[in-house]
Amino acid sequence: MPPRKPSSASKAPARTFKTKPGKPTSTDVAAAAGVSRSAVSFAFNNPQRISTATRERILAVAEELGYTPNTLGRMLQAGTTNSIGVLLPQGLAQILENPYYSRFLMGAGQVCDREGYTLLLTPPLQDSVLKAIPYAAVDGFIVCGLEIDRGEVAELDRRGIPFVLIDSDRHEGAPHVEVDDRGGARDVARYLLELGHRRLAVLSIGPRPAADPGHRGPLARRLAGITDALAEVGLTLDDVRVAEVPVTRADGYKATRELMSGEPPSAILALSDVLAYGAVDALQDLGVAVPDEVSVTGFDDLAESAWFRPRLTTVRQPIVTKGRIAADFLISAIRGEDQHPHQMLGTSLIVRDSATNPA
Amino acid sequence: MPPRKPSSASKAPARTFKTKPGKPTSTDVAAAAGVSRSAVSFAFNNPQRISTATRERILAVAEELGYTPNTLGRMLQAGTTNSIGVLLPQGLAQILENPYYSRFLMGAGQVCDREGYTLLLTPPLQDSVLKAIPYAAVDGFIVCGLEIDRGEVAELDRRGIPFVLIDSDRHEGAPHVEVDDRGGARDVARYLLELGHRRLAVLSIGPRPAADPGHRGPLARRLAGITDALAEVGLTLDDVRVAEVPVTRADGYKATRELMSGEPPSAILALSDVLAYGAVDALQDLGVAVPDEVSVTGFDDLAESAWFRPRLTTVRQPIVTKGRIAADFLISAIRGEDQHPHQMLGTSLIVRDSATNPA
DNA sequence: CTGAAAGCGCTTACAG
DNA sequence: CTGAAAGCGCTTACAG
Repeated sequence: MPPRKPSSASKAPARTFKTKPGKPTSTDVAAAAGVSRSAVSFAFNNPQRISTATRERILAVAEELGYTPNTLGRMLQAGTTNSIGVLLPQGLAQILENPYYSRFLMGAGQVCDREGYTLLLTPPLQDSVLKAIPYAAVDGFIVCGLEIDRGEVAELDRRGIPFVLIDSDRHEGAPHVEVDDRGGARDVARYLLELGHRRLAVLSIGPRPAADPGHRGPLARRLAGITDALAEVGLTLDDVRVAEVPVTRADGYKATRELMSGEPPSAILALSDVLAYGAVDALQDLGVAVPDEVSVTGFDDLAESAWFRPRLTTVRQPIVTKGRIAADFLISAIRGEDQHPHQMLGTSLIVRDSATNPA
Repeated sequence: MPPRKPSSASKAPARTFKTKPGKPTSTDVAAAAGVSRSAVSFAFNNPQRISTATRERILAVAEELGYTPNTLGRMLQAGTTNSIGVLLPQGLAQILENPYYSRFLMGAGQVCDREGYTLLLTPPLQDSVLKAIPYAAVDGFIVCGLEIDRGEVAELDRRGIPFVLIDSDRHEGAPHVEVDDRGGARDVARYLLELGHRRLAVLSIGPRPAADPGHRGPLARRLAGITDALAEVGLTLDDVRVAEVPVTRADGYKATRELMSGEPPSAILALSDVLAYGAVDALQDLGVAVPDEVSVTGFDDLAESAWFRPRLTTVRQPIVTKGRIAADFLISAIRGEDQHPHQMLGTSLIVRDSATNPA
């Protein structure tokens, strides 16, 4: 007998005698059903391309072997993951503790639901947003809170992966959705100043990176808005105290206690509702009446701010809408429909009960 | 001149003359740097295996071409994604609107942060949890709220993908973390009964699937707990009104208004805090005093329940801990360390201000 | 209606 | 120190 072609002769048995099959592959099913791998693929994805009988047989064998097409193999071949990544500025625990992000993700989630995408939450890897990028198998990214760009935008560009920027510094030509942070902050600062407050304290979000020359993110814009309002009454940012605080209720609390231990302000302007809650907690614990002795304002207008006591005076930004538009933009970019969309969203001052005239 | 081997001769030029390179691959870099693809790979992942000079050259060429190793190709080869999937029972919008899930995800997120995993939120595809499974590129799943198994567990098993069950019906041999739902519900029902309430209404979570014989999930356990308590005073579940409501504040509101339009209960036992908030909203709008005219209790003890007015009497379950343990179990399973862990978590009755003796 | 081949990009033994 | 080959699993033109 002539020897069979060595390549096939040496390989087939090796496969056949595998002890533990591990996960069966399409090759295994093809062998067991006596068909080619293409036939197996067709049985799953393109039924009309093979006869019903063949298909049934293949499916039966697959069932018996416990075969199921490998997700990664499929994605590599398709070049698509049906997943949207959210590139986050902090760890998952911090993000998910923050109601702001829940709202934002909810907006993005609405779009994912509609379009059949999954949502990959991608926190920094070893404290680096940049390092996290190569480990996310996604069709595109929503990039959040990139106050300062450490090469993320360039990396995304060179990967040719679509992205949209949120709560970030602007980049020419990059899709983004912005909020009128400057206008919102100006409005609330002006409101407080018109009420007669002059001893203002600002609870800002931080800590900001040490060397930060080109800083032009939302935070900088809010501070600029406050500066605008101060200028109208002949003051500058140097005339107010600014504390930089991580965005948690507990940190707002702590910072406020420190603030009150010095010369107490007549009003605290927090750059986030969550921080404002903490400020009110601290003032209440100190026996300081809000707003009668000290006024407090927030930024965001989270749902709970209307239920909070005193009901929080704050700046509303359309968080859910922002998430929805970001996801919509991203999907357009993924589909190649619209390459550089941007949108500016307005804010509005919501006057409730937590601020009044100074005592 | 002898012709070069046809295979290489016919291919190399084709690659070389590509007009738009698309994303460059390792092959492109290898060609441009005059090395093999392995060398390119080594330059990125195994620097010590090649000379410094070669490495630098490769990296320079890669930089120039804008090459970056493809994530999916890498994952397929590595057989690992560094991602944990959360298989969800509802759309992303609903999930992220629910503070319960935010807390749960926060717990899971703590573990992801520590272990360097991303978190893939996987909602049902075309209303099917089962259909969503093949589209998630993950190392394992946390399966949530699988009140009734429609083949998901079998599918996960056949895929050989690790998973842990949460808020779900039990499955022999499957890792899971449970909460003592029955005990918790019994406690709060007993509390209400001891207060003297007999006209009870239950705001349950639903709608439950029509045909549901083998139903033994957390909901069934909570109902069983209520039944236990009722039995102690000679009542059955038929003696109370049970409304099945989707878990949103608005739905709790609506259901309560309907409840009150009939013969009003003296106490409303909600199987979720969110539903309890909605109930209180409705009662307040109807001018019914809580708890003086109608008592209301919740289940979960979300953070906001302590801030809610009246402060909510409820059953505490350790949500963040549940998320953390689920993720820990999953990662153990992924690493093959512990194959079938389970854990039962206790509940406790938190007595606050929203329930009192019947009028 | 079906199969052999090429290809999606990558990495890792295995030889030299 | 480096390269040719095999393989991670899959799918889709292209021939028959």
